[in-house]
Amino acid sequence: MKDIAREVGVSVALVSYVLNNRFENRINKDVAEKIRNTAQKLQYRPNQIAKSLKTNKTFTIGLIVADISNPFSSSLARIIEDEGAKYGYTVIFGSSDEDLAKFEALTNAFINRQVDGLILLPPSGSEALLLRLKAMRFPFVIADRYFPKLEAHCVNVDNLKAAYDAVSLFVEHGKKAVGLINYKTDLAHLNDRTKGYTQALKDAGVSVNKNWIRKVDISNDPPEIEKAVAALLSAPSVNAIFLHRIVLRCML
Amino acid sequence: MKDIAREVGVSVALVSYVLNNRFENRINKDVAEKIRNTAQKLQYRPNQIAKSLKTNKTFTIGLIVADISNPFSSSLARIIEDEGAKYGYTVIFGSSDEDLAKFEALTNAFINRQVDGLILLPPSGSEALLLRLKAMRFPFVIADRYFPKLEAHCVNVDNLKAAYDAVSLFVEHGKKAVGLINYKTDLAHLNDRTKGYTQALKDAGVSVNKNWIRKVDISNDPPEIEKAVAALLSAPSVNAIFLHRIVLRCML
DNA sequence: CTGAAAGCGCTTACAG
DNA sequence: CTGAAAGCGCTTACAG
Repeated sequence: MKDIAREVGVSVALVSYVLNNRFENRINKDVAEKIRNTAQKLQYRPNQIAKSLKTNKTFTIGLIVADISNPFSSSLARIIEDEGAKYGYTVIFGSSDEDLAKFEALTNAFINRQVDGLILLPPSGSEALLLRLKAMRFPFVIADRYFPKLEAHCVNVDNLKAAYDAVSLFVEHGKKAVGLINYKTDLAHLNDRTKGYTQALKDAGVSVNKNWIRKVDISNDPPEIEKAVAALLSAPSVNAIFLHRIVLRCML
Repeated sequence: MKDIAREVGVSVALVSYVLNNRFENRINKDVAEKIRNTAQKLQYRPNQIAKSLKTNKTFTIGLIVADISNPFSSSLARIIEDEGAKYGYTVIFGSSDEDLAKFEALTNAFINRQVDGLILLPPSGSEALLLRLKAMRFPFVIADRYFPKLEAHCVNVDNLKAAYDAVSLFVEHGKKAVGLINYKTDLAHLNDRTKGYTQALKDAGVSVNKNWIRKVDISNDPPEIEKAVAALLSAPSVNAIFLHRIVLRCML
């Protein structure tokens, strides 16, 4: 900008104004034209870093997913990225791998990079951290999950209702002995599925056999689920399984 | 930093020094300790933007792949990201979708964001742009592809040799009438495959029937390839097909 | 219609 | 051992 100003013989301020299309009505057309031309000639590229330092905006948003190798995460990331791009935002990613420490480290790294906001899929145990974020008024929204005691912006699916509907569908089709495979977790959105399942059966007048419910270790996902499926299939009374894991479609 | 300096009663410079662990040997241990403590207390977070403006380093690298929805791109991106993270770098992505204009726009956007360097999978026709990058001494490395007339850092696989070896394997197993499906393109790395294919058959004393070679439109990939496969399969003489497209494994 | 100047939050020669 | 000061490349009240 200094070079342009010198070449055209105006102030840096004026260069800034015309290159940002500000006060267009009260700037001399010819001067503006000349500034634009020399900017072109000198191959001027605005330094976004300097701009950010001044304006306090980086047009960057940080996204922390739970496990990037999960197709759910990657397609989510892709969509958020595309949507952000529409508004001129870059989104930078991180994967917490459901690990609290990693989640915290990523959050801090993103904040230090001055992201304008955070989209978070927080692992269990991260309430305190989120509370701190809230206290410092750092903009964030939670996706996919939620914490019942934490008031925050979030976008979720109604897991309880979804599970309720799925299980009810089984019942309508005469499958009343429905097995459930869920994760051993304290993430509310996952436990909501168990609630929906239980409620649906209850409403259908089916008394749930507790052997029908299998909770598997989330960190050892495919093999554990495979075992659980086998166990349920060999349980004589079960005639349907409610299992919510996209990746496993192929397995069944 | 100003707040810390005021609180401890030292200069901002000193705060900067101790927080960056510089001149450790000649700074008063007690003062350093006190600075670190108040930094902690005040929940100091370094502003990376300001740091970058001064140091001219963002520890960010830009990666432009050809088509992010292609598993090749996404796994590449994942690996580069992980590798970058080891060295404290964030990598930000973009997908050119093999489009020159989009490629140029992304390149500019990344440069304006002051990435420290670029990793590029350039679309055909991008030589001029790359030349400009080179002329302005902007650091970049080309991956996966190359332009014969452009000298630049790049990491590639030897497509010619790979195709040669693959086709030779067919020949060794008695399949001498090998069909080839390749893209209609002027990307050298892809045409190298045709060269390797041709050379392998030539070296085996097989005279290539030109009906064996099918070139399909890259932008209409799956259906076109499907057609080409069908065409080759119905050609009576062909007894093997060299087809280089990971995604299609399932199709055959 | 245009410019001088302060300032964003840091780093870094330089001086003492 | 420590600090005053300049400067990175911008933006933006403010004055004229």
